[in-house]
Amino acid sequence: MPSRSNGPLSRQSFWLFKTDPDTYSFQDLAAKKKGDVWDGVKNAVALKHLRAVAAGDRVLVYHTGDEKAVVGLARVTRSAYPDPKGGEPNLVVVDVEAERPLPRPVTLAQIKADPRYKDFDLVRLSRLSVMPVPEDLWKELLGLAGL
DNA sequence: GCCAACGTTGGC
DNA sequence: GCCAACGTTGGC
Repeated sequence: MPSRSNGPLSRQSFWLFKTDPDTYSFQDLAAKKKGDVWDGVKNAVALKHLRAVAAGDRVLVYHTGDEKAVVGLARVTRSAYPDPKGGEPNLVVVDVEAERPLPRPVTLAQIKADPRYKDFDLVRLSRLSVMPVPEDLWKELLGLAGL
């Protein structure tokens, strides 16, 4: 397994985290001035991704349910660590803080309509809640979002 | 170890 | 409200 330092030379990775806004929204995260713990991830594939999330990485936050849109930008402030709530020992969490809401949320419909995203996990694996975002798609998404 | 039945997530 | 696409469970 490749290791990664948290030094200034380490390169940030890009992720998309899903959340049900009725349970925990981007606005809820933004209200936490010191950031918050991103927990509740239980799916094996999502956990595998989450274990690779490191401090300094950037995160797009996606709202499921009625919204179905990428709504916010966040930054990881603490790399994956064991869920402090205990529970199953394989569970991990990360700490994140909101950076800013997207000037223009990017909807799932928009993303699905663009063939460039056909292999993106958000389109391919609708139930996956933590996924990497390839750098080219990341830049494209930020552009669509008005950033 | 296989797989049928069941549960969950999230889009439609 | 339904269902597709998973994941999990438990009987064998």
